[in-house]
Amino acid sequence: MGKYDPLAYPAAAVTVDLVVLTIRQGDLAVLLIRRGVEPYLARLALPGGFVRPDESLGAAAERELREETGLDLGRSQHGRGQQGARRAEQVHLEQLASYGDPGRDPRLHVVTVAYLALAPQLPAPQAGSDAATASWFPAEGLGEKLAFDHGRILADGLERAKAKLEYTPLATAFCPAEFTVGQLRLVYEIVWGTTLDPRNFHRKVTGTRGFLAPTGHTTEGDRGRPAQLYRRGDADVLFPPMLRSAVS
Amino acid sequence: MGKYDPLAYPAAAVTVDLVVLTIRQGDLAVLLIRRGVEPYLARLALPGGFVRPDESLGAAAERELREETGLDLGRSQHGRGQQGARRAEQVHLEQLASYGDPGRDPRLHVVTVAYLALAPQLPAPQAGSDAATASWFPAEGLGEKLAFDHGRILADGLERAKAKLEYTPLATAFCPAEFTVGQLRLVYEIVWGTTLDPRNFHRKVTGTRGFLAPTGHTTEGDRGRPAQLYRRGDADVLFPPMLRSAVS
DNA sequence: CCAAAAGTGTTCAAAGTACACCCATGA
DNA sequence: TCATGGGTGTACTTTGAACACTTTTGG
Repeated sequence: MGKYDPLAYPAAAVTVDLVVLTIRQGDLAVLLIRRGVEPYLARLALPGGFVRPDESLGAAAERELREETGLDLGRSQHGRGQQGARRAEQVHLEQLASYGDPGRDPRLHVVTVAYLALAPQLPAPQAGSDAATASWFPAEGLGEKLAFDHGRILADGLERAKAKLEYTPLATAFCPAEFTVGQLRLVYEIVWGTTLDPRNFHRKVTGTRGFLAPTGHTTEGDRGRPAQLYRRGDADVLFPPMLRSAVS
Repeated sequence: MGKYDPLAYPAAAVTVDLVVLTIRQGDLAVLLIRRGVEPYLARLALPGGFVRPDESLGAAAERELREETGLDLGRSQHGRGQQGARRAEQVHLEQLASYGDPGRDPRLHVVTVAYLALAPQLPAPQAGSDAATASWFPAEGLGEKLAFDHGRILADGLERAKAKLEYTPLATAFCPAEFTVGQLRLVYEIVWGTTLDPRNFHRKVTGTRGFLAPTGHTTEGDRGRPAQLYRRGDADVLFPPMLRSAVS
């Protein structure tokens, strides 16, 4: 940082791309758009867009998330009222990684900062703005169908999500504000693609300090015995962690 | 990615910054440079530099690492011979995170992709190129002495390193190619700032599949009983993981 | 009644913890 | 000889895994 004049140095374009995951119909789903312009016309891609000047990376990711899904994290006010934007405090958004291979965009050198978002089940994406062509697809097995290097980014996002279920209470981000132990177990089973013993799972999550906070409410009207409803607790890491069984 | 003309869109400058950690004199140390230009003239900062056009992020990080430390990962050939560059296959380099708050550089919008490097004990940084002013500092307790947002980046790097010692064989990156169980234990103790029971540590690391590969060699000339020498094994994750005891 | 999901108890195996003890070298 | 670090054995505790069993609802 002394050899080059920064103001003269060839700059790159910076974008954010979102890996938005949710659970729909018993399956892990990712939000994709059908591209309407070259390159990769008509191919599926992760939603995303350019980072504006005077906008932080996180703010850009929040803005794209709002534009694509109507979800508002409720943290930052950008001056404008949030007409029609649903609040969803429990949506989780974190930075995933950055990708900047030359040639990943044939037009110019684009460095993209990928973000991972986990959300409870959402209605079909709202029409309007960029989201008109966005919809949900099964997250696994998309192979190389995605534009740019988005297949790689999606794979990294899935891996991150699977890993963080082990040692953080992140699975709750896929659940509504109040949820049962059974719903939570389903999240683990779907994301990990395994089955878990309901009895041991129950004991484990209710016994891990800070994972769950009882609400005192119970479900009613389902079949089977009514279940306790919980909210997410205040822990950021789980100890001891949940385990994807040693022998996979 | 349809609302803006990418070729016209205001671009940002992209840099890589390195958090290079090693162990020196029983302490965790980070490589810092004394800035010779404004802004933050004469302040300490992480080494780094601009990503060149047609260069991937990882390649830029490797290049900066080579320029600052003389270490060559030996993976990528950039056409030029590596005159004088020491090979160090066991140096570890991974992407850490990206930082792009507006105003983090007062000159223009700079997005930096931080990388984390772990290296065995190195001689004092070699003179030449950018590294003339680079030297090692104790990694903890630098507080807000660093330029830009580098204090935050360093903190994130330390946290990543501490966490990855738990579930990966990364501690071996701080050791020479062949090392003893005692040396490895010292790495854990220094990075975590704890003490570990030598007997149980020995049993644990030698019993974890893929962590260590025996060489058949032993140390000699030290005081105490000669120790077996090991190389890093072939596992990428440790199961079961090493534990920073539940009660810190 | 039965089916289904919630939740508890019990038993066994695996892993972590504490620490006594022996081994092989240098001084 | 002692000091020093390497390495093993063993007893105890904690955690996980398997699964029998009870509870509470809907049909």
